Amino acid sequence: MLDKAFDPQTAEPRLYEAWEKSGVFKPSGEGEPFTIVIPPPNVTGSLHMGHALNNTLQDILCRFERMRGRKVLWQPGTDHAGIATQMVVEREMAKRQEPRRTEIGREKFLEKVWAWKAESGGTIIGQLKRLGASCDWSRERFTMDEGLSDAVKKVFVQLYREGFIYRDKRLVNWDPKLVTAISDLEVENTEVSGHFWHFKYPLENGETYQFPIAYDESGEPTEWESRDYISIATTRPETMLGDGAVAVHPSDKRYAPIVGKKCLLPLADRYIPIITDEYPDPDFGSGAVKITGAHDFNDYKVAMRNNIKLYVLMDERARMLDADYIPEKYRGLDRFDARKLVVADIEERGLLIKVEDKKIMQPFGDRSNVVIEPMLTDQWYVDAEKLAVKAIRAVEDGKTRFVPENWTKTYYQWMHNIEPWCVSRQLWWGHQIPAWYGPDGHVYVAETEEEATKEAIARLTAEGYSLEDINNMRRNEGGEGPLLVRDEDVLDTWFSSALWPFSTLGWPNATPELGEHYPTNVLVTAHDIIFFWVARMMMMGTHFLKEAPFKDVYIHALVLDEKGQKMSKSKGNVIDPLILIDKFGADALRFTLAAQAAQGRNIRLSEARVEGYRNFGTKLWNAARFCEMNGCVYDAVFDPKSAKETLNQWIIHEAGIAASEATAALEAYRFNDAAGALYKFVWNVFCDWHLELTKPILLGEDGPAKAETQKATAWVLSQVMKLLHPFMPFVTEELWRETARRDSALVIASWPRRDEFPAAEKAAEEINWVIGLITAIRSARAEMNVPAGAKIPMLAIGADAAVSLRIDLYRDLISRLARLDELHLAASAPKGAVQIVHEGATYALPLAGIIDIEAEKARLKKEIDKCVKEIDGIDKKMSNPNFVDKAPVEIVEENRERRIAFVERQDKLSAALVQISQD
RNA sequence: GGGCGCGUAGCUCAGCGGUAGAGCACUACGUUCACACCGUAGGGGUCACAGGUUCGAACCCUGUCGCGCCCACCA
Repeated sequence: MLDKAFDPQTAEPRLYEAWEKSGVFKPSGEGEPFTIVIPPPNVTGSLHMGHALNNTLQDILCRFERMRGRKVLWQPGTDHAGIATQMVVEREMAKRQEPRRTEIGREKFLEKVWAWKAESGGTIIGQLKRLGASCDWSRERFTMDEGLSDAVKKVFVQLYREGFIYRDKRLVNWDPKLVTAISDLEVENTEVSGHFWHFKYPLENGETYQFPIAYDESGEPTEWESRDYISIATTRPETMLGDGAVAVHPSDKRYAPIVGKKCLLPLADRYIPIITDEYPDPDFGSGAVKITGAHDFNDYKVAMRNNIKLYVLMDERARMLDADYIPEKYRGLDRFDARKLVVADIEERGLLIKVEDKKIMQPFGDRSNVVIEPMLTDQWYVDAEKLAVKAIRAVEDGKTRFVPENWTKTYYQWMHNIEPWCVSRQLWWGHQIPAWYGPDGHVYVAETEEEATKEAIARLTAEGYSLEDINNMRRNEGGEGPLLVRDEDVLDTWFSSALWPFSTLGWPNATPELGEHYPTNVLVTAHDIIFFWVARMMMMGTHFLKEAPFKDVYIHALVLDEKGQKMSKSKGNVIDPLILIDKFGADALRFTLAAQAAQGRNIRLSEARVEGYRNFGTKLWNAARFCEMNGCVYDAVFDPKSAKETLNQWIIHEAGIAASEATAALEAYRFNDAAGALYKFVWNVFCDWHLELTKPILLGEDGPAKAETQKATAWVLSQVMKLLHPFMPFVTEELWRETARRDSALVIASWPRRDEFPAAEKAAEEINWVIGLITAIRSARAEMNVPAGAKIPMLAIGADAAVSLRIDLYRDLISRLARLDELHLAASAPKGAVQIVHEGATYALPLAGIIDIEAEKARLKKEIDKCVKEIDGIDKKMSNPNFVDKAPVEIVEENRERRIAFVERQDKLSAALVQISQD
């Protein structure tokens, strides 16, 4: 006997454990493989709403395909998340007032991170299990596992040898707080209010020129002033100390007289040239731009083009350097303090023209949230432009498809404008770059130090060194220490993530998994990591496996709060999925997310919605209880095609429609449509009508009709459990086991196929007639204020043979559900009766003396008005010759039929109105 | 500056050429033996605006207004 309600708190963990133990999440069977690799959550992470949605959708697909007999592998794992994890551990250390990482050294620090990972890294895995994720946990991977690390090394070395990876000194986005380089993608440009300072740079030797200050209509200058300076403007005054030139546009006549001359760089007291370059916009500011090649990406390009010297101003923490070209007073200052001082000093010298308030775009580190400083450093780069070629082609050729399709454009746009990818990070937690430097400064890239050393020895030997010379270069006496020094940097976390679809399957080894499960079927992710991750997996996959890593990329919504705002800790509007799971169960949360996962739209999550779908689960539970109480026991040998009762044929038919809708929707990643179709069927068809309609039979005497109805109802309920299982795995599994004491789990039951549901159009028509009539009677009763509990008689007026037959067949049903105590045929309606028109027949509720005649007249008039409106609309269409000529015949025919039906209805209603008026 | 998307019932959203829909909220009624996490009935919308295409437009096209998001070097 089922309990009064499903208790997710106790049942969910129990059911999950049973699944996991039985090994049903492992790929099995001979079916066509179906593969998804999980977007690996950060080990530092805990489950947020985005994860909940992302993994619910993946789980729905996996469970769906598993039930369809596919050999499903949902490959799980976590990401080492270099910066994030290192930050977390450092914060913990600080909290415990332990020595800093720089004090304990690299090795000790890494031990601590590993220890932390061992202790806390499993949190999110446990949370995914609570959600019901059917991953094959026996295959769980971590991006810093041995195997995955080998893959990283191999990829790095091979890309280096093929010329796709190189080391270069150039301007890079530098995070002065985290003290590392970061990639373009890790920079967030944010608009902030800043200032625009206008400075005078005096010309060398007191030189002057005529600068136009007024123009006529044709744009010719009419007035000039004599200037002994050039005016520049900047949002970052402190960088002026590193200016190497002032640039103007070659077409800018105003500055033509002084191009090629020099001006004084104030404070630094250096002379810098005035040059021309295409970069300055004559219409912006003064038209003259200070060129600080070492601290601005645009200026860097100008400097490179024009051979302008670069002056590096800051150290790794963005403090002014101790360099001879920087005046002493600024050395050691933080860049923002230096800025204040520079402005003050410029003003003091009378060189400050003006200060404007200005909105400026400022780059911030996405992790550290400090202003990013362009810095000239040595870093490792991936030539993304070259790698992108095949990745772009895979999408162009339709090998990989974005769903919804419009993300294709976003992908192309970024891929076509891709910049070199800076992959080195000055961190400790991550994959240390497999590069070693020799005593001669030469770099050796190899998978092992041994190999690199061999190469170095060969190279040095070729240069004429003897073995003894070489051994003397080793880093300790006796010639036994290491010859090479390893690069200290680690790789960008996304470098290893980029290999995820094949590294997790065992690559570079030719494992059976790799052969079977690569390329994967679909990647499920949100749009915010298309560039970070999807694009890079595409590049690595097409390069190393010669095939794109997935057939489909399904881009799902972002989960926002009720007001449509992004959830963030700082805003305090975060809804914790685990709290919702505690409160309503994982099934409710999952169904909510699926039901709202319409393509191309974000999800606004509200608790009320989750509660609503929890209620849906309860509804299902109670439907099952009803079945149980009424002897509807699942019978494995019941054949739906054998059903003789119209009611049973009908519900099987309807279930078939719902099943094919859900199947088609899931195949098209239309999760909301699938969830909606099932919700509607279960609640509004199965529960509201089928179960109600079966009551007279099930509560009646035993007989073949009752026996068949019990089996058919149990069978439909079983199909429902299967269909809902991908969405609500827990409650359905529990019911599956409880209601039939089955030993085989629902999780591996077979997905309902269309051909299992015999179509029954005639039965559907008949039952829909019954439903329509009951609804019409209820509606009239309610409108006429007949007490809900009162049983009243009803007469079918002048019914034809067909209607009479149906009345006979369904008398009990109609009477019960419409609360009638009598239902028979009559030639005409008695006086003062409420008359109902349904599908061309009239029914009378003889309520003379009880009903309000005026109210009844009003009700009939309202109905007639509706008919008139419909008929007018149709007439308007039909009287348009173009419509009859050009519209498809079916449409015209449909309108003609609808008109006939409405006219008939109107006639009957009018007759009723006439009669009641005369009574 | 470029790209993507959105404006449909009080709220959140489906629908994307042929009879305007759902959930929640709201109103009235209901202790019918599965379920009040329920049932029955009901109210509520010039589908942002203006043009165009079409026999026919919420849906396709163009423009306008409003609102998001992403990318971009204006010092």
